[in-house]
Amino acid sequence: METRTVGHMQFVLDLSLPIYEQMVNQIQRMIARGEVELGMKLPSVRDMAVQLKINPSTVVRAYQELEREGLCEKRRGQGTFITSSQAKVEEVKKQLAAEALHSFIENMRSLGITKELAQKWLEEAEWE
Amino acid sequence: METRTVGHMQFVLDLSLPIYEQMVNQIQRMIARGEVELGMKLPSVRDMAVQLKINPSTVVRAYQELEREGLCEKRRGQGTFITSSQAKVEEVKKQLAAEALHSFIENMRSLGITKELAQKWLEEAEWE
Amino acid sequence: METRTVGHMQFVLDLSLPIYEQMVNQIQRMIARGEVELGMKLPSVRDMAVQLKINPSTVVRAYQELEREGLCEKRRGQGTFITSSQAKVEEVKKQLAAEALHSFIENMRSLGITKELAQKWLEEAEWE
Amino acid sequence: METRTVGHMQFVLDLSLPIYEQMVNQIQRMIARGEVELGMKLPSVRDMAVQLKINPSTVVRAYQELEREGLCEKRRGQGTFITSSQAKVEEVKKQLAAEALHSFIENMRSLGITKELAQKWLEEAEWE
DNA sequence: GTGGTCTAGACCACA
DNA sequence: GTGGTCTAGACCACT
Repeated sequence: METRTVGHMQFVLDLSLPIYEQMVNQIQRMIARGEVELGMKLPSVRDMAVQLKINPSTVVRAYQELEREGLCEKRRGQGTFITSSQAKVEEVKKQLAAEALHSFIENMRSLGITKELAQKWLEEAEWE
Repeated sequence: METRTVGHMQFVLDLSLPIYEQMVNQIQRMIARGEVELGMKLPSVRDMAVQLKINPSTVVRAYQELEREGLCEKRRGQGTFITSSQAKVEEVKKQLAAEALHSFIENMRSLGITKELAQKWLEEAEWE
Repeated sequence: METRTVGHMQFVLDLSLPIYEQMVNQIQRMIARGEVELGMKLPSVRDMAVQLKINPSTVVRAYQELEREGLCEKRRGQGTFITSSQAKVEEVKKQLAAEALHSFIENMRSLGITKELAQKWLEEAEWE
Repeated sequence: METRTVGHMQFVLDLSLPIYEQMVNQIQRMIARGEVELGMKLPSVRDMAVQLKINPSTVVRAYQELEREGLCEKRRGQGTFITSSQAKVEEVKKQLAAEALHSFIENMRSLGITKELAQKWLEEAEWE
């Protein structure tokens, strides 16, 4: 579990989980939270790799995933950029939130917990 | 995605996750939901393997994991049994529920979603 | 972990360890502590099995082990008896104690713990 | 009873105990004695298996056990490393020593041996 | 290259 | 019969 900063972006990496996946998740979420500017250039693969002390091919894979989802785009010779489409960002955000909600419900239901109880727990929970 | 029945237990196995992990999850949840009797004998490693069409050592691994958590116990020459301790079951259930809640909150927060919105979505969601 | 009593003998059995071994150990120690009379008849295999709720062949194996060590002897048609030889009892007791001491020392040494420290811990330890 | 050396580590393996267990014990103790550097990379599963002439999955099991205790950590694609936490090492060392002490005392007490006698024997014993 | 999982099949200890 | 261990070898995901 390590925290590293690249440009304005801060990453928390746990080497026991797929690193490229953690990068994808964290970049998705920085975009969703509006923490990074749309259309912005991402650090180069090389910079990212050096500063996160990881293998460049791991960064490549993360960028590819983000591109596949439409959150990023590669421009030959220039680098990888965050999408400029606010609509795309909203779409991904909605989808991630829906997945989280669905998986929460499935988890609770499979444990035999009622909706009412789950709601109560959520209400009582600290959010920050 | 295949559904198979062993005794009174029904399993849904796919290839997206380790089989032993799916077994552990599903057995945990059957116990948590009170679908299987406490103290009951689980199918023998061999029976389980034959009926799920998987390798015996995969079953062994799942049973070991359940034993490590205290949900099962092995009796020499007799087989593997579900714990008789209702308290242990509650403990594990609470823990799994707490994990689900925590991960839901983390997911939502990291997407910049407010507690109020999350609660609204949960309220509106179908539970069954 | 269950406690069961047969005649004057009390056993603590943990079904996750070899039962015959636990029986041997506990009978050896009852004899060493002078808790059972020398020359006494042990419960029959059948009685022992019924009262401990274990398989008769397990009792047979335990009695065989004790016979092999010379702590017990089988008399055809009469049953199994504890040795009458105080010398034999002392011999086994010495051997078990020597083994315990040796294994303690090996354990501590392999952890890099000095004799002085081990002695200090032993001195500080509760005995009862 | 065979002695094999892998890197700076020397193993003594016999057939009286599970191999993975012997490996765990011996690696724990090398770490406790300070014989291996904290944070060091352990030999890869394959190397270890080849040099100890055992099956890779046996090594995997030993490494998993050490990871579960917190003495080792796996880094994706890089290998298995000994923890860098001196505190963790001390914790495990203390626990192993406590277990050894406890089992020694239990053994002696169950034989009806007094604390004074046990102390005398320990004092008289060769440590090296 | 690393570890993770799974299979098939053997042999053993225990009850 | 039960579970426990080990082997040999395959395939996969990750770096």
